[in-house]
Amino acid sequence: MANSRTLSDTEGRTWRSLQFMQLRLTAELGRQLSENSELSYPDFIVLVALTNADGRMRIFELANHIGWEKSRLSHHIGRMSLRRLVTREKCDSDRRGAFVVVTKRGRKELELAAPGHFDAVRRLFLDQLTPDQLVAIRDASEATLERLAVTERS
Amino acid sequence: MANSRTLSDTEGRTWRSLQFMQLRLTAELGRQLSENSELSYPDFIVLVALTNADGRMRIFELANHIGWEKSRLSHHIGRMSLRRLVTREKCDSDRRGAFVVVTKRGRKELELAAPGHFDAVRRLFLDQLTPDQLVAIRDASEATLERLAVTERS
DNA sequence: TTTATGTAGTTGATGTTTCATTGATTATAC
DNA sequence: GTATAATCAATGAAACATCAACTACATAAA
Repeated sequence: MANSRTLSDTEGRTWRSLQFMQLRLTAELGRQLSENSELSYPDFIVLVALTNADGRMRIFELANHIGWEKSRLSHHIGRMSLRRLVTREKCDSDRRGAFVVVTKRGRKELELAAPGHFDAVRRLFLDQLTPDQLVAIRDASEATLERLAVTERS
Repeated sequence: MANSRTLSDTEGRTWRSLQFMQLRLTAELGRQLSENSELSYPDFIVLVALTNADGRMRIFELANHIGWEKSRLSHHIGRMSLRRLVTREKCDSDRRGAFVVVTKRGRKELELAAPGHFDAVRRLFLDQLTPDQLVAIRDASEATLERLAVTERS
């Protein structure tokens, strides 16, 4: 076994359904957000992270927290700034650095968008699953993240 | 409970780690493909689906199979055609339609890329997980897909 | 201190994905 | 049989993401 040309039936089915689910679910959540708010899914991710940190964060910390490359975040902050959802601020203690800060408008849009989004996450995902499945998914995700971290360090 | 402003701790941790894992894993698999072959991850997905179907498929069927919007696929096929990985062909039985067909070059690139990719999927993901976790993930994904399908029909 | 190395963040170019619209054809309803 | 609706696919514009290069500052070593 372990034919490296393909995956086995079981492996393949699991892998494929996870990928497919992720693709569809993310698409649906993005669509749901766009229909019911001014925020895209990426906007939403940024704003949630920021408001969970008192509304301001160093850019590199935010990037690490949400798993984005710094360039992607920088560009996205640029676009969000134009729409007055966030602003940039200088950092005194490290003059290379900068903060992103949620604006009043950013908070408001997030508050309008959040209930619908989290309801959709429950309705489409969480509510479908047994407690065992939830635990399995969490453990599996964390194990994979640990594996990825090891890979990156070497 | 069921506060719709946010997710509970357990819910949130599960949801967040799954999202984060997916982001990182996909990024790493994409990087791995780009380093070791001429194919991007999306290229790879298209070519796998095509070669599993005798090398040719109607465009809308391919889109459904891999879960892409047809517009995305159309653009992607355009770019892949320029690189001679696939070609388009007319469809006689339905004159609105078209086929995508893998070229010889497309098959060759896929054969070169596949072993490294599937090895990485095993090494980074499948091999980390217990059989129970694999089953749970598969069942959960399929349940969510079913839920999504219901949502779309209504 | 000078020099080297690393880190934070931005930028521009390029590549990709989404969204809304359109043309062409096929399927359904009247 | 014609009008109506639905489907297949392509397109252009805009939003988004990636990559390589670069500035500016910080840290460590010589």
